[in-house]
Amino acid sequence: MPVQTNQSLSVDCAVFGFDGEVLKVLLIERPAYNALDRLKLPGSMILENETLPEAAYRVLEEATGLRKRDLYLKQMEIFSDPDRVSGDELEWINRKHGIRTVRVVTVGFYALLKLDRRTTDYTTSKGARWVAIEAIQRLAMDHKAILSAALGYLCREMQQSPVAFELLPRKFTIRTLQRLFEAVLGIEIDNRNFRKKMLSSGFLLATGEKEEGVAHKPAEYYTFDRNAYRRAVKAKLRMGFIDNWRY
Amino acid sequence: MPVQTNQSLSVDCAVFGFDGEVLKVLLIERPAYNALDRLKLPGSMILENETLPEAAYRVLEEATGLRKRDLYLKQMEIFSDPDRVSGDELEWINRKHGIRTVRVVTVGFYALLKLDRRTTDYTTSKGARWVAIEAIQRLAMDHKAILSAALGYLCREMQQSPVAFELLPRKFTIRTLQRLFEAVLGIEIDNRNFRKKMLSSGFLLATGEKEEGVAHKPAEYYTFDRNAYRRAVKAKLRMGFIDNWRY
DNA sequence: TTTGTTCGGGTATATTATACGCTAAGCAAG
DNA sequence: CTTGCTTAGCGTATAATATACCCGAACAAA
Repeated sequence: MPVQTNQSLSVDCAVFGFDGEVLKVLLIERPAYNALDRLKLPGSMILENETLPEAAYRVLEEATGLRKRDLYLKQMEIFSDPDRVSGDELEWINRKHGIRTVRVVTVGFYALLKLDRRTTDYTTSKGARWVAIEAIQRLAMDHKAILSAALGYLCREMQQSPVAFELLPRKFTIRTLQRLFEAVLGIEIDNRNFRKKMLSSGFLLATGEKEEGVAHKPAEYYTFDRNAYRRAVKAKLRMGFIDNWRY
Repeated sequence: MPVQTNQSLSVDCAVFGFDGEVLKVLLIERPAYNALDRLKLPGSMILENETLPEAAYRVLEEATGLRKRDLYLKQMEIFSDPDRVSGDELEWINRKHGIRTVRVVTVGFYALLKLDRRTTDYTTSKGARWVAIEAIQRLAMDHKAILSAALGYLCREMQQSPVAFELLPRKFTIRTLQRLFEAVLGIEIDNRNFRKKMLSSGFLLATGEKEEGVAHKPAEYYTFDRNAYRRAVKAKLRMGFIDNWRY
């Protein structure tokens, strides 16, 4: 079996956002397609002289209007099943780009961003939709598998680094932070212990501002102190990691 | 800038082994090359109808004689700098395979295996060498960067799942296990606490056998109880993860 | 004023991390 | 055979942390 060279490389991005209640993902609608294959993840072939992360950032800027500094982007795995794109979908791609590729290997990325008014408006104006994770049935090609993988990565990474804050606005309440953890990890957390834990970490800065117009005791807004976090990380490498083993 | 299709995909594997003292990695020697570029990671272009993991397993079987079930293989990142292979190296590849590729994107894998007599003999008979991590100066192309990334992954993964046992023979002493952790993580660990921690995890099974011919009190051999591990994992998802955040 | 909500300070207890003392068991050197 | 060196493996003490849960405070809505 010969070495293969007439193949294409693409990137596909699972873009996550959090609206304060549920986790959402950005999907592109292809009007020409029937309901089953209509929705896909934002993605693109790579261009000449472009690395994969560059391609991913390009896709994300097109879809959201956000530039590199406003996005958290991570490479995850590569999807290389020789038949992952074939038949109609392969023809679609070849026609669209005027090429004759026989195989498309894709690299999955996941991205986190702060869902605000402007971002939402931009994406909808581009024909993209924010869909709650729970509501997603089926996606084009193997994009459902890519999304599942991304969710797994997000889950794991939220337990290992403070990426949660990439999904929250600059100022947030501890309740919102907790909701985010509960939504992503699918667990319930005691609010008092969560607060204690978060505050004792020393990474949260009280702003002095409070919620307004809420039907309960207003909560204080906090910001994430990235520098304090970095300082703290250096200090510790504990044996406790054995407790966190997963397969 | 047009979409690119005349490119190649390859896999490169950082294969780790542990001899009881130091961490080693498997390197291929290219006799025709001068000292600086002589050593490289085992790797290959992908073939038609082959996924990337399949390609990696093929490379590993060629290099070590070990089959899938005796290897621990994990995909890590993708190296896609447009110029990561160029000039002489690109010509070398084109000549070798009779192709005309303009760009080689590679997927880095890392593999763990149990270093024993047979494996060592096989690899050396194939012109490959096990080199201590500490002793590696420079590798061909960007393979040093790939190796560094692999080491990072190994470090992180050893703190999150019991992959350490993939590097040890079926029966091992707790001291050896500790040495492995110390070698990979670059830290010193108190032997009494390490033992306590490991045994209390319930994943180690005492075999009843003991070391022989050692110049100190002989240690007992243990095996890793994978089933006990799996059972334990399900039980817990603690909030402690916040302590383990890294960037 | 009452009700429903979340905030956020607190306590009490079990679990775990970490430091370190000490004896046992082997080999080697004198 | 004794002394020394090394690692095994048991133990204890203390600090740190997780976890469960109490309860008054603060707001809006009814």
